Amino acid sequence: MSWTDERVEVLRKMWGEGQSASQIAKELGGVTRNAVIGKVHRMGLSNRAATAAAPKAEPKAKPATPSAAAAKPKAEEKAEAKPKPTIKAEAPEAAPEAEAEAPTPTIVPHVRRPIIPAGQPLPPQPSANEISPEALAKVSEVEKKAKRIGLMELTERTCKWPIGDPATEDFWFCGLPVQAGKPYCEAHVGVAFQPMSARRDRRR
DNA sequence: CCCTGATTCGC
DNA sequence: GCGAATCAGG
Repeated sequence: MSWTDERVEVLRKMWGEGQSASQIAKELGGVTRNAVIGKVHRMGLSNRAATAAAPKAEPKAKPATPSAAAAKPKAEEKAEAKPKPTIKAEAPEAAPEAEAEAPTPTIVPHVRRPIIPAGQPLPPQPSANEISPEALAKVSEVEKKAKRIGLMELTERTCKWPIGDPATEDFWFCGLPVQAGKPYCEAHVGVAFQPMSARRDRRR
């Protein structure tokens, strides 16, 4: 695969949106995240509040080309890293998750979401719901051996089921391995979406 | 261990 | 120019 204009454009867009290199690579296909990163650098657009690996004043032990890092005689170059230029009126667009439940065994391709929305609609706590006792029991059990990871530790394959009160220190995420694509581990998937199918046929 | 981006360097 | 290998950090 080569970097055609179209592919570069996708790269630009996604990188601009804050997508990770691996996500972009996945999207493009035929390239690795390394390739993406390499390209990004070559194109000049590189860091901007990425993850957390930014402070690199080049403490490396191989400043082979000190000149590169040398100061530019040219005064006021473009102020590249603007703290916060303007508030972009993106399209906040809170996708109405009206997915009561799809009886179809269709698997969603992959809904990649750029980031975790701040006020992310967290899964409903099982309290008010009528969920199979087994599932609930299993959840409580699981929560005892949950990894209790923090927000930062969440990945695509860690259970994102919140446990405890977000307002207190008594709060964490399950963190157990998720179940194939799902955002939660097996136990939590059970209580997370278990719409009517189960309750419908058992209810009457 | 999972992930992230950054850099180097042979091709 | 490209990107695997490697590095550095969370």
